[in-house]
Amino acid sequence: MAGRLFAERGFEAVSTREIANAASVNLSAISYHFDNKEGLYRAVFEKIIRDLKPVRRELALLLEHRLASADSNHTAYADIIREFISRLIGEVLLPEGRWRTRLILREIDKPGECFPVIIEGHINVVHDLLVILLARYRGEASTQEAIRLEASAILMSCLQQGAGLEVIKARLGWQEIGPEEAQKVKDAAIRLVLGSLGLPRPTTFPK
Amino acid sequence: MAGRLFAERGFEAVSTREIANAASVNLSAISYHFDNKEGLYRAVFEKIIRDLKPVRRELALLLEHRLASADSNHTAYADIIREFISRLIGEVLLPEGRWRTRLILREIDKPGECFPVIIEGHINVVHDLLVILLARYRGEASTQEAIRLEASAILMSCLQQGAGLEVIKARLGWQEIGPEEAQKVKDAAIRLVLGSLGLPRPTTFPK
DNA sequence: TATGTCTATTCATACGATTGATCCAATTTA
DNA sequence: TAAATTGGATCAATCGTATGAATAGACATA
Repeated sequence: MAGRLFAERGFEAVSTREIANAASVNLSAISYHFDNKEGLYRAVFEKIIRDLKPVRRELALLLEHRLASADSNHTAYADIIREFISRLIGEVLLPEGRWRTRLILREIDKPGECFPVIIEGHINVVHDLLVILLARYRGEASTQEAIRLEASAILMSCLQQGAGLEVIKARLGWQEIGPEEAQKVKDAAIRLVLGSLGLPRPTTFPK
Repeated sequence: MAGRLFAERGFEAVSTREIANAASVNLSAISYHFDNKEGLYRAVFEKIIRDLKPVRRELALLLEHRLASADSNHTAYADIIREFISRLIGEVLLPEGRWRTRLILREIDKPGECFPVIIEGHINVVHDLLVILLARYRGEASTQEAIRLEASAILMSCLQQGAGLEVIKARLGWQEIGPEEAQKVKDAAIRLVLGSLGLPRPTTFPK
């Protein structure tokens, strides 16, 4: 509950009283359980990292299962990347979990004491997987740094896909983003990121 | 000066006293010139829109000059888009002006009373130009909504290119982002966005 | 079962600090 | 002279945090 407030308005803009009210607990519960406001903030990030463990596992299993059988097959690598990106963006755009990505992006935008936590606890894993995938796909020609740089840019691009919804609403004249609009946004996001990888850009996607 | 603080830490996290100190003026000057803190915030956005007028003009002139002569020439359209994106990202990644984009992204992330101001004063213009460009490039096959959606996604992607610098530093082991690192980041950003448009991805860029 | 004890948690209250805003006199600038 | 700027003081509101009493639940003893 506190995480959603932090994600929506930032650490300093949310008061401890508001957090306590939103969670229907007493104000002192914060100091009791987390020492202080910062401790609560830290705990939120630790919980986010725990909650995102299935996502990391899912992506790792994807590579583990399909990387070996796709040995040196260029189009097979492309398929794995497609799946990888689709799942990542699907998670990012999930309405009920979007606040997590939002809070992570806040910490990345202005790194605080939770920045290394989220980097080491989550970003590193996903980034490493993407680097492995990209290195196979690009072949040995590319330097390690170029691959890592592209993987970082792609990963950030995935994480940021939920951040432009208000502009889309404003510029497409959408009042609200219902299920069909959400699907359009998701498709556009996946197409954008896949295209940025130089992959073929399908016009429709399987569920 | 106030804009940089707002961009860095958000509206609520910056106190009026800190703003006055940073600007080396008296606290009362804020109420005198802008009524209150929100008025100052509004004024910052109005100044941003004024400051970005050359950027909008530059992009508009680019279309005006080269769109007519590129009539129905597919690769010529691609060249114009390349130029368009390169200039946009160049502006976004400019160190001394990065705070502007950062503040705009804050307002987009959590729309307040300045959201319509920045949309109508800046975003609309750039988005409209990009829609025109994309419509020519994609041809008549695409629907208007699809074009507008893609243009929104691309525009947001451009604006967000500066937001992942800390992740890149952390994951590439860079201590600081000097001129040569900045060039690498800029190249990667341009390559990413161009790729997401399905354009050929040059490995090097002219200055 | 009944009673007392210990521990963990919740609660209302209060404290000092800081916030945005307001006021007015003094001073500088054009 | 008029406009702009400074300085200091003050205001009510809100902030994060600290404190100690009240409460609840588990457990052991009688």
